[in-house]
Amino acid sequence: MNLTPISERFILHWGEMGARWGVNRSVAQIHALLFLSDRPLAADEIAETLSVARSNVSMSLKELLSWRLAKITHQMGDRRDHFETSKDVWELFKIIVEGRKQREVAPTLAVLNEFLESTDLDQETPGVVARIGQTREFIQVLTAWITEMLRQEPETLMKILKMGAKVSNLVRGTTEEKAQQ
Amino acid sequence: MNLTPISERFILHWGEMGARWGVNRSVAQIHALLFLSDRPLAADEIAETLSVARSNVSMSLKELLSWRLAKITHQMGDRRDHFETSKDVWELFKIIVEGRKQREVAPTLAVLNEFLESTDLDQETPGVVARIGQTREFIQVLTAWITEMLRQEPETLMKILKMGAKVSNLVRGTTEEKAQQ
DNA sequence: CCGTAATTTCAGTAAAGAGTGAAACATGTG
DNA sequence: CACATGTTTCACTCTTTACTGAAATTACGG
Repeated sequence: MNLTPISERFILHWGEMGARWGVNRSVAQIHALLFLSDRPLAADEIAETLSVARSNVSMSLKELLSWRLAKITHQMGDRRDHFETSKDVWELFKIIVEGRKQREVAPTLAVLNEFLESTDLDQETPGVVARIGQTREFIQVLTAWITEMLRQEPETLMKILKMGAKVSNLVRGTTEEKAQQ
Repeated sequence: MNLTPISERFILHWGEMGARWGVNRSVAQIHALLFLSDRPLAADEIAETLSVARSNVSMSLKELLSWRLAKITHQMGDRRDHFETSKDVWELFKIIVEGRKQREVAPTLAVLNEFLESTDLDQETPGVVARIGQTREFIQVLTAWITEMLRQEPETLMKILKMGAKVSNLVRGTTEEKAQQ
């Protein structure tokens, strides 16, 4: 299966962006391909379209499945698995953020908690202890907020984002009296 | 200069996290060290403390300076540059998000705009065009929201995050009448 | 339950990225 | 302005990560 020019560039760019955010390039490209595709694709088709090894596709799809970014479907009269992804960018975003929260933020929080309870803490200066505490506080607040946001439907989430300006004016108004330049 | 146990583990963990988010490990470690340090550090001290090459420290500091995550200060009677970073996690977070917005999100938006204006677009199926458009819309809304959030003081930002739950209830209330389980 | 098609695993290879250290370059001091 | 101190550059090496392809495994149909 051949890619049209824009599709190809979209997929390449997506792979590049993935790489910058710590996602394997092949994984990101395959996901982009599934996102653009009008129908579910078999692993073979993916390998051929992106010119990567069949085994690479297999591993990458496994990764996407583990993130719940891809799911398996079947076609009448075809024994092969076919793969598809959500066509809703907002939903995809939610899944990715949720995944990184669980896999990266949560462990960091655990480590910080451990530090702050450690007996070794008395070897640190008060400033260091304060900054580690401040870091934990930051991650806790951010995590709680993300958790709340992720519970929303994509549509609601979009409204919240669009309301951003109003909300921050409101908050500023209630906490500072002077007009900000 | 020797690291105390917790400081060392904090720095190692931070380097690890940086690596997962597309930041060079040395850069992240140096930043963590500056964050924890009670005083500005000279490049030599950093190299010795983290056991990395002096040249590596030089390059990494340059990177941190370009991100505005470090700045140069001077000590009376010492010709060497000393480096420090903000001790405010919220401010650091803002700087990082702003940087990635400019360096990664903005170019992506430019590419998507280019795609949607390209004459090659007629070779794509309607579904593909729709999804590229939806992607652009998503990035635009998210970017606008981030821009708005970044204009806030850390303190205000924190209040907004803590209000997260209320805000989403409010929005949900105004858009859907039925109570959500 | 045998044979075939599809998939996955994994050891090895290739590519990318990070880190080093010698040498060049600055900067400032006596 | 020469020397010393401090900094940066860059070609090379080392490490890590990604990718491949052959072989093993699994799943299915007759």
